[in-house]
Amino acid sequence: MTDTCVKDIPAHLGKEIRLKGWVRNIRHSGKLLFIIFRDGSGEVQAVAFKPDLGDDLFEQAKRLTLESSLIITGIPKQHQKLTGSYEISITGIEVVQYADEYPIGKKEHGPDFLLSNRHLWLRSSKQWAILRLRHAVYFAICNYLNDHGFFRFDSPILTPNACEGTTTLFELDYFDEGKAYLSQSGQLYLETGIMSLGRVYDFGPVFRAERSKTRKHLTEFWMMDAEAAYVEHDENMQIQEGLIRYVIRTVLDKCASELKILERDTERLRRADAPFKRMTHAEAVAFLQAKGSGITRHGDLGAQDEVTLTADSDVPVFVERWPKEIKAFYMKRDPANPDLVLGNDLLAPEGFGEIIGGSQREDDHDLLLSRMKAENMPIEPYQWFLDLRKYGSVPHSGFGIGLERLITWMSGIHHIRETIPFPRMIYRIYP
RNA sequence: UCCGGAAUAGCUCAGCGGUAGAGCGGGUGGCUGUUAACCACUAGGUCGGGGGUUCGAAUCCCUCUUCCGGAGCCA
Repeated sequence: MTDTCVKDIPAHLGKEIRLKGWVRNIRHSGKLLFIIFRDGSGEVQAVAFKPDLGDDLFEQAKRLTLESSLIITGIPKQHQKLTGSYEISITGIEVVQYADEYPIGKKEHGPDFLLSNRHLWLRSSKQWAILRLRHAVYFAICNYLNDHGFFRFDSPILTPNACEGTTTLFELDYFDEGKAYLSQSGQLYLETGIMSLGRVYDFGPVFRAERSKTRKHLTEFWMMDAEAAYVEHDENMQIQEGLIRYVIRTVLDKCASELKILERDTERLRRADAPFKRMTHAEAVAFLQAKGSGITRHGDLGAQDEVTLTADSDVPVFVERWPKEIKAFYMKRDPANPDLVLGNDLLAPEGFGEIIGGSQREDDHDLLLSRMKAENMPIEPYQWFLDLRKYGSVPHSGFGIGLERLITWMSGIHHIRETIPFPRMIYRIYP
């Protein structure tokens, strides 16, 4: 007898194996009993026939409840009814624990109930698929960056100041040093890293205390920030495009069964792996105004604008060269037009919205200082950041990816809250 | 923060002025191929809290609480 797991069943057909896992569902009809068994690697139907198993074991098995933990031995064979799938003929059952009445039933539940039971909801097949997709997306991003000369550079989560002045921060007391804040982005710290390592990235939780209440927002989410020395605006966008297209290919290649569970239209994903569209902010505004949007020449894109811009596009859309008033202080001015900055957003198709924000950074000390003063920023806390422009300043660029936004798009699910094990939202911190 | 909506059995919902309902889940029994299995029986409720209108309120009105959807902000 061999210990194995569900995903490796095809290698053991006809030979007795042992599997350790849980009951997803159970049905019985007199002398026959069907257990939908799962073990983390996948799920399989296990069948027990009373005369074969014996009365005692069969009665033990009949008492199994949803999510009971158990170890089964049995012989895997072709499924009697479903071609191409397998089932286990049970030869033995060891109940590890009879589960109490499981709160999550077989019928539909509302989001509030499911989120209150998130610790259990994570076991259901759709959530299982999303968690595995998250794993694939996370490591695809890391692999691509590792292969393109980027070094992991972990920026701090406890910070003395905001990286971007306007948004709201989670504040806490920091011993005798006054207030500290949970990081909104490691970007400014990453800029120090490139002066040592050339190309760097971080990947960790960031925090936004905005009272956002939409399906695209979390108060705690995972962001990958990348930064590269001697990379300018155009090359910055090329890196972003290469990375996203690599993630698409990886997901299609490694997560076929997960995407099927999620009922994702994989053809739409496949078509997104092609050269991305590019337009300037001014072009986007003209296009949107022609479509009836109320956006102004110096305005930011609204939620509907993002949908309109990508509605007819198979591929993600870059919007670049933004009015400086609506973008962060550290973005480099456009040499061709001092009213603009060399920033870009990347909008996912199918209405999934912004997944990347990036820019070339202002590398001139005096221009950066004047931008900070114009925005009434305190200078002293950012002296270290200004120092970077005094000691060997170079042109450099970077971008940040919202991991959960990217997963939402890849998986095609409706709400971002399902893309992270324990979503933190304005009205939810349990469990 | 603003604009909508919702709250009835453990869960998902119906009932919208006249005796509180269904499906799932639970319990008991039946069934040798089930696919959110099925069939029979059964237990389960201060209709979110408070106040009002009415002969009579789950139902109409006010208020509070909680949640959902959207906007803005952003990834």
